[in-house]
Amino acid sequence: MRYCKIPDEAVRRLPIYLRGLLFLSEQSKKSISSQSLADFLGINSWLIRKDFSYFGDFGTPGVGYNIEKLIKHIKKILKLHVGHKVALVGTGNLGRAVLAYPGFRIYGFDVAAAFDSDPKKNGRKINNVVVENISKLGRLKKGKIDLGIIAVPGDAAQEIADALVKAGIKGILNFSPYRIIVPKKIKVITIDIAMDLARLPYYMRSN
Amino acid sequence: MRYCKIPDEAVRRLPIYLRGLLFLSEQSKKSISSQSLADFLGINSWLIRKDFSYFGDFGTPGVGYNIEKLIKHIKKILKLHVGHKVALVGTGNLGRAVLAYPGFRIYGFDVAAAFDSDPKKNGRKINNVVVENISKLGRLKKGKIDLGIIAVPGDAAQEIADALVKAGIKGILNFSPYRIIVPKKIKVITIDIAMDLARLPYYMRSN
DNA sequence: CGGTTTTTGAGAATGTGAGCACTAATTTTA
DNA sequence: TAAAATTAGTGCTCACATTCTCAAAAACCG
Repeated sequence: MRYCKIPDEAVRRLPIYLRGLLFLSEQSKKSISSQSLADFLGINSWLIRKDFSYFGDFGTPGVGYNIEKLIKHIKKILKLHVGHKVALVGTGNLGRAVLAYPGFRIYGFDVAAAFDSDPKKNGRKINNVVVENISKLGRLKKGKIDLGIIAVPGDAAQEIADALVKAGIKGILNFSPYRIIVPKKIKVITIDIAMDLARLPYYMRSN
Repeated sequence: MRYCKIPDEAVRRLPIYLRGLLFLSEQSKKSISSQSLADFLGINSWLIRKDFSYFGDFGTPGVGYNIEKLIKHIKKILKLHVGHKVALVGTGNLGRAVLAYPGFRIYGFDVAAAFDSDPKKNGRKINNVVVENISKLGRLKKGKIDLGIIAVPGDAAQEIADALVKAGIKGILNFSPYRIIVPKKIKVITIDIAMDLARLPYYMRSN
C-alpha cells in the first residue's frame, strides 16, 4: 500500500491528526500507539493506521509512532513544513473574527494582510494588521502571500476572487455562500455556516 | 430507488439545492430542468436527478421540476418546514459575526438568544438580541430553542455543550476545534476554520 | 534466551457513492 | 396525429472508503 496516492478523505483527516500530535508533542510525549491516539481523537484506530500507512512506515510494532517524526511528515505532505502567509479580504464581523482567531498559528499560518472596500477602515489596525484598500490587492505579490480568505458579504465574492487570483494567490478559503469560478490551478474551499446549520435539523430526534 | 434512505452525501447537498431553488423562486421561475439547475449550481445534472429521485418523483419529463413543490419537499426532509430558534454561546468576534450573519434567514433560522460568560457583556444588545449570562442557559426550555452554536474560545467548549444538552438542545454547531462528547441523540457538526485552511496548501500547485 | 504481550501493516471483505448510459414519459412541432 | 425533442428516472459498473482480520515485528518479562 506504500507510496500510493493518498485518498482525499485521508487528507481531510490529516489536520486532525496533526493537531492532536502537536498537542501531545507539547506534553513532551515521544511516541504514541494508534490505539491511544484513536481514543484521544475519537477516531477508530485501524483508520489511523491505514491513513498513516498510505505514506510510509512510521510505526514500530510494540511501541507505536514517533510523534516528532510523524508531525514532520504530515506537515510535509500538507505542505505546512513552510509557513504560509494569508491575505484577508473583508474586515466585517467575520473578517475580524478571522484576524483574532488564534487557531491558525499551530498550522504555521500568518494572516499578514487585510483589505476592505470601505475607505473609512483604511489604515486602521486590527490585531497588528493594517487594513488596506481593496485596490491595493495587487501588492500581494511582493509579500509572498499565497493564500486568501474571502470574508465579504455575498455578491462581491467573485470579484474579489478574480483579484486574488490576479495577485498570484494559489488557494482561497471562501466564507461567502456564492459559487466562485477560478482557474483550475487554484483550489477553493468554501465554508458556508448557514448550510452546515441547515443540515443539523435533519439529524435531530424529536423525542 | 424510491422511498429508500437518503445517503448522507445527498443530504449534504440538499441545502445547496435549496438555496438555488429559493433564489430561482424569488425570480418568479416556476420550473427548472435538472440541466439548467446543474449549470446554475455547478453540479452534474445526473447527480441532481439521482438525489431528487431518492425522495420521490417530482419532475415532469419534457418540462423539469416544479420549483415550489421541490422547495417544500426539501424543507420537509431537512426539517426546515418549521422555523428553528438558535441559541448562541460566546459573543466574541466569531459570535458577533454569527449574530450579524444574514444567511441564516433563508433556511428559517432565528438566532433568538445569546450568552456570554463575561458579566460585563450581560444586558448588552447585539443585533436585537440581549446577551445573557451563561448561567441562564437553563431558561432555553421555555423558548422553544432547539439548536445551539458554540463560539467560545477553545477549552470551554465541552462545558458549554453539557449545559446546552441539559437545556434540551437537540443539535449543536461547534466552532471550537475541540472534540465534544454528547449523548448519541444529539448531533454535533464541527466547523474548524483552521483545519479547512490547513488542507488548502496540499492542493496548491507550485507553478 | 524463549515465551508473551503489544502493536503495526497489509490484505480481504463489505459498504457506499459517483459516473454513465439507457429507457420511458411528456411536450412541442410539423 | 405522428414524429422529434426534451428531460426525468433508474439500473449498472467502477472506484473509493471503511471495517475487519491476521500475520509479522518489536519490545518486554520471567
